[in-house]
Amino acid sequence: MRPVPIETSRRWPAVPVTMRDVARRAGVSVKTVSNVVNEFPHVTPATRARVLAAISELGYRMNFSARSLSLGRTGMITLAVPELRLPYFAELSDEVIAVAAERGYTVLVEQTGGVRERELEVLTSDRRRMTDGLIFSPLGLRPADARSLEVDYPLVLLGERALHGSVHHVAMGNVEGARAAAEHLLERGRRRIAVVGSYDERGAGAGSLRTRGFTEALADSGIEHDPRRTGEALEWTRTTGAQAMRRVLERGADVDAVFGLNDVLALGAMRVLFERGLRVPGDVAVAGFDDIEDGRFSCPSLTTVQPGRAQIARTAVWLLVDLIARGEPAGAGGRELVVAPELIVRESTGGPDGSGDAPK
Amino acid sequence: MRPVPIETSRRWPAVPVTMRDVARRAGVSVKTVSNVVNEFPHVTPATRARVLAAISELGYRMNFSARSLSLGRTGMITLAVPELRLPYFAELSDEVIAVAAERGYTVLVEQTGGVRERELEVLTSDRRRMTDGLIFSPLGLRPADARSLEVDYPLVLLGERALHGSVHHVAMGNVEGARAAAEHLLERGRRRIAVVGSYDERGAGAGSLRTRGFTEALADSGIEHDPRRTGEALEWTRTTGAQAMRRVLERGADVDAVFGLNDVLALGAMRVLFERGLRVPGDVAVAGFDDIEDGRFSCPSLTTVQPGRAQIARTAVWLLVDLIARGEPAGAGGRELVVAPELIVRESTGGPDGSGDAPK
DNA sequence: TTGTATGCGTTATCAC
DNA sequence: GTGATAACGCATACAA
Repeated sequence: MRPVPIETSRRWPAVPVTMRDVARRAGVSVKTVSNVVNEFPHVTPATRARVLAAISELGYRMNFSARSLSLGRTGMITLAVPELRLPYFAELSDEVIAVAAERGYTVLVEQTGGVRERELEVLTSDRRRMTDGLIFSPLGLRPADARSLEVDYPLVLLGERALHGSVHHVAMGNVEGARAAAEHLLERGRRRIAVVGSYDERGAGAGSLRTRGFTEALADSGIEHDPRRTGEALEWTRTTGAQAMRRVLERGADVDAVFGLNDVLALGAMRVLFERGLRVPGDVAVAGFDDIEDGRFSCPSLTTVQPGRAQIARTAVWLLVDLIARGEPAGAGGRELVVAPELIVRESTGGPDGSGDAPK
Repeated sequence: MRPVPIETSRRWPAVPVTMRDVARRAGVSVKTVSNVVNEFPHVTPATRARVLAAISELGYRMNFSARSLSLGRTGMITLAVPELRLPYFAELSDEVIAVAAERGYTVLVEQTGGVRERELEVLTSDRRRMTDGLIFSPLGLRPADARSLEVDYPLVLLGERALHGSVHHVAMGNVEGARAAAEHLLERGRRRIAVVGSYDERGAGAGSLRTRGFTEALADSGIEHDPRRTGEALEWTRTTGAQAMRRVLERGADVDAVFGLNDVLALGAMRVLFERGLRVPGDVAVAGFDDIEDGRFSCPSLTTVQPGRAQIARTAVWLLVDLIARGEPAGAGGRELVVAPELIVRESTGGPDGSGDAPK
């Protein structure tokens, strides 16, 4: 038997109050307590009241581990993203957590750093088993890793399109979005467009798709992208964006516009243009991708592609919750849900009206 | 007995493989399997190998609910923050999750929106019971709520100083940091300093402390803060910062500097100055608080106070893990650990050398 | 070093 | 409507 607790001590854990204790106190059975707690329909108001009284008197709290063990579900899902400090993933996580809460789920966040090995580990780790399912935004995974995604638990992939095998995923319009941004720059009369950001050729990520959309748009206008105008940045941050922009300029490349493969890259690049005294959009127009909050308040504000982040988050959560409810694993023939992107024109490309540097 | 699994079906859940199955397969007892899995020292290499073989053959994965129930610990902690989309909390969460991972813990993230009711709910909700402890960054709580913090589970409070009762917490130097920022602006010769951001008078948050530090610094220089130069913004975002700045300017207040109670407020204010054609720092110097990533790349870059975020995160996690290990609840006499802030001078106040608008 | 028996707190299956 | 009782899968005394 457990040693008798010393009442005067404030040590923790306080003697746990179980359903049995509540049942004893209320003079009912454990099952009845369970019925009350779980709001089962057929309980007499009288007994119900007695049980509730006992619960509050004893300060009873449900033990989730026991409940999970019995139910076979935890009420938690895992969200795996590269890094929370990247605004896009912070905002995405915000929405995933909010929507999950609406659906009664709590979210456990894992950071992979976008590193392939750690992404593979997330898929198979014991920690993953603590939750009912996984929403996964991969970055380092390659098409060759597709088989690793055929796991035996509910899984929804985020943001990528190329990795799809039989895995459910919510994709964004990377190609279309990038194409729209490029076409917009072309319409503004820009012809010497730099690209900031690069990607692992073996990868299957947003990088290759956005680059393709960009390149195709140029090709449609009979323009060939000059590789000297590509600023390499495998990691997509403000810092690497700035470095990439510097390299392009120091290479002596002639540039009248910049397309950042995402917003932080674009903002990093814009910072360098600012340092060099180049006016945006007067001398160089800038566009990004993601529509993060910063871009709405930067000076000048940043033209970008809104990938439908809120929609992606909501869809992913609903899909996953549905898979969990239906007891369906990944690898059982995955749906692809594509969210349409939207170009948002702001000052960094001349504003909606195409005027010059704004505001004066 | 459990029905024989149909090998051809891919439905989930696949028949769960338990320790018993592994034990049977390896020809050992459950206890031995447990020993191997938990890396107990005294296991014969031979049996160990047999067990590991059985595990991989059967694809055995530990059931965490069962383990948690038996152990009385889950290996998870909860992190409750206002909103992940606010860069400060995104970066903080990033670090908390990373440090927790180092210590073998997984982090469950809750968003309170900074709303008092939801903050109180986080403290007592059933969901909280899913984890071993809580790292809590309150925003809406008031001194009157102090008793709600005396919970019977490990709790570490973040960032606030005023709410301390007997609760462990990791505080930042709000007063000192704000004072340093104000003194810096005064040294730069600014005298008509606006404050952007406000706070609930009944609250006990960073707002009142930072405002106090600011006001004290001015008083020390014989300057009284003109309330017409205060831009109210209860919610601290770029949007509200911009609105507050607009109100101050439209009020006709004469301003040569702005202190944002945090960085996003300052950036929102800076955006408005940009729109009005006011030069920063030429016409108006701007300083913030938090040292978020954006401020390092804004144009101009933002002078700010680095509150020691990484240190705060690390300290909080270590403290909480320690409390969990020692089985110590909140309310048992809390330590206060204060992290020292550091002023970081950038272009928005003239740069380290005090020069004018930079770069040209 | 390894096996056996029991408990962890909840839910589910039945009788009553 | 309500009550006894058997899972749920793992850890841990204690025995061997």
